[in-house]
Order: sequence, then structure tokens, then C-alpha cells
Amino acid sequence: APSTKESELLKLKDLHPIIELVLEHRELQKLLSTYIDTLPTLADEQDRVHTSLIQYGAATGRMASTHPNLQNIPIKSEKGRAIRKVFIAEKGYDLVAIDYSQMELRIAAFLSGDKKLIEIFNQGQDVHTAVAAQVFRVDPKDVDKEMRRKAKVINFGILYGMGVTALKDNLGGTREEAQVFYNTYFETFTELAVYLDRVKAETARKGYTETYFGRRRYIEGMNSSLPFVRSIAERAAINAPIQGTEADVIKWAMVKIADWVKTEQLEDEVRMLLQVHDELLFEIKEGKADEYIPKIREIMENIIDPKEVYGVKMTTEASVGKHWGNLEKVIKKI
DNA sequence: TTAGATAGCGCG
DNA sequence: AAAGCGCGCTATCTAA
Repeated sequence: APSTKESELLKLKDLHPIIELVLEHRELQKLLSTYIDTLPTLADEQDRVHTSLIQYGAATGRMASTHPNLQNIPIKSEKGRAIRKVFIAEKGYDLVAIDYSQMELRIAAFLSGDKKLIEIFNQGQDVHTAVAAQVFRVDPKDVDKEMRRKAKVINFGILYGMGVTALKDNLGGTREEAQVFYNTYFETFTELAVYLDRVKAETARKGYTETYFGRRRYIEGMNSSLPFVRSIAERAAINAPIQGTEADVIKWAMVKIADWVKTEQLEDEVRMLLQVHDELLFEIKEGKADEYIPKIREIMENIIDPKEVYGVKMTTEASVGKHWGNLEKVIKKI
């Protein structure tokens, strides 16, 4: 079917000046109708909005957020990010965000047992730079911007079962180049390749995937005679244990944090406000962030004992501020 | 007038 | 023919 989606219009950008204007209009109209016009109508007397989090929201075990959806508040573009500035901490409190770093890739590393990928995380390297160094067979210090960008695309693509076609679309360049890059990646991370094949085979045989904790997702279509149907099922099967384990981990963390708050009677000091898949947002009493952040991080980082997963740690980053638009990163104290 | 489907796009 | 996982919301169109 014909399409006017952004990725198609961008290819035609040089053909007519209106294309850029259409895209700009779309961006602004999206922000206006979805956020600027809507959020104020959902605010209570204290100007706070209250989302609903659905436990069974996603097939993978993730939660979903509705009325309003606070898991898709803009951040990627500058104009979009401005929307976040309206989410401000109550007087006397700070807003604190704590997010897991590359959790899904870390999960892929220990689920597959891939020695090279595990080594990268255990040495605390920048994963995209380190993967680029491996795939392009150069020293990490010789990895340029373009090499790192390509490694980042495939690192994320792996989690979704991306094929050569999608890789080409994302990288730019020819199909042949993408094929070479794809092959080299999996020749480098052999055990990851074996793992992905094993997930496909096992899911086809059993009809379901399992997270690290053993939670199942049943998947239809793995044995379909229609290649298109089968491929969709296979990609879902590859992603489910990874995204599902992430969902399990952060839910466990939320439960343990809630238990800790209750046990220590910190309800007035530490308020867990929101979960955004790999991130938790808190309101913490002014001046107390430095005291409570290490405890929260400690809980989040030890949901899975690193000793059980080849030493791969679930590291976190914390940031603090008065509004959600511009939080200041907290330097880790050891 | 309402309900459902589709296209497009915001997030992880 | 299509080839990247998981969501929710708005605008638009069609059918009931």
C-alpha cells in the first residue's frame, strides 16, 4: 500500500520543499493533540495526573500505561522534550529517575552465555564501541563515530530478531554490505547466534518461550507453512525472553522497593511515581536524594545475583532535578 | 451517533 | 509480498 509515513517522506525530501513542512506540521500537531491539549484536562485539583498501570498490559509481561499513557511522554526531539518540563516535583521534593543501563542487551548476554558479550559488560566497557571494535577487528580507541553507530543498530536489532533487510534500511548502504556486516557480527558472537537458533527451535517444539524466571509466553505461528507468519512468530519468540526478563526484573524491584519503604516507614520521604519499562521515577524529600538513591539502586541491581549469570551486573544510573525535562546525572559514590 | 479499523507516531 | 519487538493515543474513514 502507498505510504506517507515519515521514513518514506524523508527519502523524497529533496523533490519538493513542502515535504519538510509537512513533517514539521506532523511533529507539532502530534505534540499538540496528544500532550499539550490533553494532559491539562486530566489533571486533578493539585495539577497532578494519575495514570493507570495495567499488569497484563503487554504479552511479554511489561506493564502498559493509560489515561494518560505516561510511558510515551516525548524526550527524543528538543521540541518534544519540552513537554517533560511540566512534570514537576511537589514543593519540598526532588524528582529522581533511576534507570537500568542496556538491561536488555545484558540479559541477552547471560541468557546466551556468549563469552565475548559477557566479557564486554564485565569489563565495564561501552557496549556499542566494544562491539564495533570486535566486529571491525580494530582497537576500541580506533572505533570512529560511524563504526559505533552501526554497532548500535545491530545491537538493538538483535533483541528484535532483525534480518538483513531491516539492517540495510537502518544502516544505509547496500544489501551486500549489510549481509557482510550481519555475517561478521554472528561469526564474532557465535554463542549468541546459537542461542537465537535454539530459542526458535525450542519455541517451535514447545509452543512457548520462558523468561529467566520461567514465566511463559505462548506463541502462535511458529510452525506455520506461511514463511511470513512464521517469521513474525520467530521474531516475537526471540524478543519475548529478553523483554520479558526485563519486565520481571523491574517488577521485582518495584515490589522490593515498596516493601522497603513500608518497613522503614518512608512513605512521606520516598514516593514511587512511575515505571517506564527500564526506569523508575520517584519523588524524594528535598535533601534526602543522596541518602536514599544508593539503597534503591542496590535493590534494583541485585534482583538477579550476578554470580548466577556469569557476573553480568544490572547496573543503574540515577538523575535528580526539579522537573522531568532536565534531570542532572548523579555521580556514583563507591 | 457510535464502533471498529487503519495510518501514523510518541515511548522503551 | 514482506522481511524489527512491545505498547497507547489521535485523526480519519467506513459501516452499522
